[in-house]
Amino acid sequence: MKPSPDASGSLAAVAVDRDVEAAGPSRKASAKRPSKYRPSRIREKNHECILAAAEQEFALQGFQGTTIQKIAERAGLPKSNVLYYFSNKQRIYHTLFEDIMQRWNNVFSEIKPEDDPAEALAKFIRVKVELSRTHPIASRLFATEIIQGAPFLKDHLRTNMRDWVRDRAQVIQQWIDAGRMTAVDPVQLIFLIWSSTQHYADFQMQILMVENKAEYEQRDFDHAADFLVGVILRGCGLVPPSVPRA
Amino acid sequence: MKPSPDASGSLAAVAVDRDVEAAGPSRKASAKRPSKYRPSRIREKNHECILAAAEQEFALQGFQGTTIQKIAERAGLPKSNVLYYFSNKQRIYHTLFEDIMQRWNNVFSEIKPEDDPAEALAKFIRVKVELSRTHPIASRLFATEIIQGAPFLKDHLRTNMRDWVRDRAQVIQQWIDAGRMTAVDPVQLIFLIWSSTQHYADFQMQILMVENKAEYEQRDFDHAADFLVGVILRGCGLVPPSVPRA
DNA sequence: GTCTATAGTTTGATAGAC
DNA sequence: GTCTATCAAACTATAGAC
Repeated sequence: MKPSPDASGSLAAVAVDRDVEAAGPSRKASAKRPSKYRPSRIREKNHECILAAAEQEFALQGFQGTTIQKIAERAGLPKSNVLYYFSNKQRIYHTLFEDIMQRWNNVFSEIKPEDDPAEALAKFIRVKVELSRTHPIASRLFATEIIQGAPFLKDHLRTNMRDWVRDRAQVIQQWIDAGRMTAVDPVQLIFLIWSSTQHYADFQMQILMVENKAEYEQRDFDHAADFLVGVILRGCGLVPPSVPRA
Repeated sequence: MKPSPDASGSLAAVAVDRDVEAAGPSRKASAKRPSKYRPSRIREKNHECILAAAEQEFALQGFQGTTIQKIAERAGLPKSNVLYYFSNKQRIYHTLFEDIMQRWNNVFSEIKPEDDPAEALAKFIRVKVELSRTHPIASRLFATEIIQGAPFLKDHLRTNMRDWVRDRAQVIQQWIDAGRMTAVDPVQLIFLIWSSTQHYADFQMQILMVENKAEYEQRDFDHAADFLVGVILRGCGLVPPSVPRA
């Protein structure tokens, strides 16, 4: 869990240079070889391609259903190269979730008892909807993992995520105790926000088919976020901030 | 889509006698052979076992990730027997969804413009939560299919389910037009109820880990349903029916 | 660093003995 | 109706040529 120096917002780019411990110590030799372009560039690029391809395949077929062959084809590489960068299938899967959970943690800022409940919850909902829009595949990958019983993420759920929920729930409870919002179960409220926002990524196909659309656009996500902020904040006894409605 | 005479509430029992067209016309001969116990009994029982086992496996691993071998092991039958009852893997998968969609249709009654909005929505939420409690595996199987892009259910989504949503949304819109509830997007409201209720089946593992519980019990589902009814009805400007709260 | 060849399993599905 | 034997194909992973 070393902090990696990623300033990129790209999906796969975050995960570069995670599997280099097997490559040996010769890393600073790049300046000594002018004829070759830096090999780490190729390495990074292939890393990216493989992880992006793997994310799609794993999200579509699950862990067991995904073959290294398919990942290689989608990445445009020979199958052997995939196994050169990642020693086996599990390692690819693990690397993906390290990145996803790290990004997840980075996105969600703290909430404090002195914050305005309406503002804080609205921001939480909007950030989650935005995450569904920008990283739908990661969301589906996470969902598949949980549906299948979280064989790889169980530990993370019962440690990091439990603490995360407990902290937020405590703040919400303080808002309730201070009479600043309706008394609702804070943990259930977090579940409600999770489920309703993730739905736009995980069940996108159902939404598209039912709404008879080819793809979900920015304005559709904005509309969904406005709806959710309105209903949930009203459901918590919080006056929603002025929401433009057609 | 022939209506089958099932009065059973069991998961797999609904699907019995779906694959018999390959068995030949000799069905009423049971009375003529007193020495043998009726063969259709064995057939039914094995059908049930295979479908129940397949539901678990497909929900856990997806279509590609599931092997006939695993289904057979869980059903306690040799692999060849599974392929005797169902000619191939796709046929098992299709049969499961025929049953699931049929049960889904049977459970959800119509809503009418003259109904009370609060009562109707509360009932809808509670029925869906109850479905998550009684049929979690079917819910996860459905979720997996949608997440993977609904390769088998796409047609159903864009016909039956689209009509279903359109009808309900129209009624909700009439409630809004009559000033009986807050103006919210009816289709989004249906999505919200779907996602928030299914969450208790699909993401059960996450909920259990976060709440530090071994299993979700009846009272937990009741609590979740109470919470959802409270927040969503309040979010729609409907006074919730008196909900007992600890 | 890249890629071919292949070992060693496991898969979906079939044929046929009982 | 049940089950053993088996096939061709596809899979993960490794060894080693270039």
